[in-house]
Amino acid sequence: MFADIIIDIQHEKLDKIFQYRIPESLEGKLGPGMEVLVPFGKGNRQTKGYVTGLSETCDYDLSKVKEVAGISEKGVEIEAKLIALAAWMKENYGGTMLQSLKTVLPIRQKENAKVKKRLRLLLDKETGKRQLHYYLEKNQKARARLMAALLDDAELEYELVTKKLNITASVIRALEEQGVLCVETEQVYRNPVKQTVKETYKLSYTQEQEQIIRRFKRDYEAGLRKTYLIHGVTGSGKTEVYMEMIRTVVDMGKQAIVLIPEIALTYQTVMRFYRRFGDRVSIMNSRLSAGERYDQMMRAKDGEVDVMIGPRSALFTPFPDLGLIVIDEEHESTYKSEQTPRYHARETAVRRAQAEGAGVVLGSATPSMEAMYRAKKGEYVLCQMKNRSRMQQLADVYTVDLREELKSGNRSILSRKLTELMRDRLDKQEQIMLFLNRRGYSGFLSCRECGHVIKCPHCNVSLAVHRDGKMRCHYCGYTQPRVKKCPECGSSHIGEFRAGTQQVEDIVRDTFPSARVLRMDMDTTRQKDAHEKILSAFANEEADILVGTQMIVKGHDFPNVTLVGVLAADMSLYTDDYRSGERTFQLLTQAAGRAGRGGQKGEAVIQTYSPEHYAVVAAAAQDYEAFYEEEMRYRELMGYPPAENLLALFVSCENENMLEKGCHYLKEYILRVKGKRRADVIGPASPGIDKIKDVYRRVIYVKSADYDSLIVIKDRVEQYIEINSGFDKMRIQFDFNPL
DNA sequence: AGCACGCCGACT
DNA sequence: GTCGGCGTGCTC
Repeated sequence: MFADIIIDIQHEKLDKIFQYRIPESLEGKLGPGMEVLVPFGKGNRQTKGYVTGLSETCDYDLSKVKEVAGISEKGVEIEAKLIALAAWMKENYGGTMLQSLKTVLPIRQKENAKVKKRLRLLLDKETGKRQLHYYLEKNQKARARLMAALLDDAELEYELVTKKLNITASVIRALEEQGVLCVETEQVYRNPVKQTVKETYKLSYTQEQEQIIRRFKRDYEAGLRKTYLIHGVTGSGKTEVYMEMIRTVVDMGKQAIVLIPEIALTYQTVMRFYRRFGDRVSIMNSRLSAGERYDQMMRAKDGEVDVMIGPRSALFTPFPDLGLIVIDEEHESTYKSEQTPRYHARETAVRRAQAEGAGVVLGSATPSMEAMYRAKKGEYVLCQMKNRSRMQQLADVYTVDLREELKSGNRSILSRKLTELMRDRLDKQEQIMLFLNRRGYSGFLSCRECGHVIKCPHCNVSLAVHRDGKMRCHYCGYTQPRVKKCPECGSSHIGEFRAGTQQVEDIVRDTFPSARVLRMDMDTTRQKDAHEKILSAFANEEADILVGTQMIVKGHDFPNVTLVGVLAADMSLYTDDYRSGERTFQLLTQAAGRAGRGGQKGEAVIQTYSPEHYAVVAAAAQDYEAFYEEEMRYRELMGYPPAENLLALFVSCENENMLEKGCHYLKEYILRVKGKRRADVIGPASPGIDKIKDVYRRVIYVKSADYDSLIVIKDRVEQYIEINSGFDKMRIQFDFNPL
């Protein structure tokens, strides 16, 4: 028997699997995830490693294979669990074991090398100079170079020395032995959490909050571990519920992970957790350096922390006795990884929780179709919170038909209704947010008179306009020439929908010259902290109107905002993927939720060319149920997730010809593997951008109701690719239920 | 990362 | 010729 082992040394070149023979004494005792000691390198130094798998055969030159020395005793538990999770991720999302391990284990991420290493000169200036002369005399160039640098600055960063000064490790080692310098590893164990006094919090919950908390406690104390989906309208107080649940778990000596989309990680949220859990809370965010993040992970492992708050990657916090995973704003797309393995944090959290005996809580005002589907099937426990907690009322929502506006001669981006309400708010000195929805925008064609959108006849997603004047479907590859007239009403007022925040700002300034306007989009937030500055300026009521893209509808509360205008709801409605309806509903609901968070009742205006579209109708009525039913019918009809499952194969290659051929073979092979299984193979088609930096890209979709069939297909294709050298020049990535 | 190998200039 | 510095390449 042989064991696949990764060596616990932090270096890129060692980021691969080594095989070792298992001695008889260890036969049957080794398993994936175990920490072992192995002889490594020329000197056979004892090195730590992790077992990633076992195999009967060995691909490597048998005479060079060494034996596993023994099992390392300490710290096995947590890593074993995480490695098992990595194995599951590899199986479910594709990619190599190594890629999975790297996402799961905090240890050997490449940036980890940046854990600051420094060189310090041990000699005084005088002896140093003499030493430098000695090196120059002996023509020891590398040593002289390093010595000169050290005389300039007695402390140098290791990276700088090796990269910029071109000095190798052997030179540094030689000088270290001579007692000229020493290598220091800075183990800053900084705790970014400042000690805060625990505030006495008042325990007054609404009936709905109370009910959910009680249900959870009852289950948990009875040893039941379930997944709960909290569907709570904006402002219903989900965070308080999470905190109470976490309290329950922490009081039992367990730990909790809270996942939050990066943008929502505001100062206010963080402070609430600090106040409740004091310095037993740790926060991870993108500002933390790799080294600091690693420290956080180690603190968690050593039991110094009970609650870890952070983005997707915080899911892999090595807690010794995990009790609960909370995923806030569960529908957010940031929970899906963009790199292989393209895992989804929700599914992976459920899996980890199941393996470690923990519970899961998902929360959202607009749950994803996937989560609600599972909840309806009884896999998740559904909890509803229909009322806002502080006696606030939901906003009134009006829909404005932009086709009507055009007919009555109003060509402005601001409808008459919206203008009228804006004037009213400006008079009352209340604030307004204008939201231009252009997320996922990719040049669809629509009719200004009847609102008709040109769609693919086979896939029911909008066709994308390409520069070559043709229109394409990014799912099946269907192509047709660009239309000049609306096929529905014959109008020639048909074109790409284009409008920027800049134009909106200009128009608003024109219409309301006395109003103070702030704009927030990619242009104005390019500078560091610009984002925060604009939002806090608006919160301090330094402006009356905030114009922006979707970034303004997330997170922050502005109590004085009583009017929200969505300028063109359609922009996300007709992007070229099957989730556009869901995304639009979520954005519109969130936007409407921004109005009236203070004392006064709010209003929202949704401007659209498709007022009859169910996503718009349901959002205006703030009726999630209605939307879900309708959307689910569409997904079932078309076989899109979550009704069925979708496996995407992204194939890229520098040679377009070779790519076409490769895709053809892949499709043929998939059809053969599929056999009698019920699955559809679609494509190959061009994804949104079909060529990046001269690398051509294609995508093949496999659709099936049965997830396991897709996994079988993925496994077989992975083998097929490995065996056939023809695919060597191609990059093939798998993505299950892509976003 | 750490170790050995081998090239190449310097010195006996 | 030999010695030793220094870059290179490999590690199951």
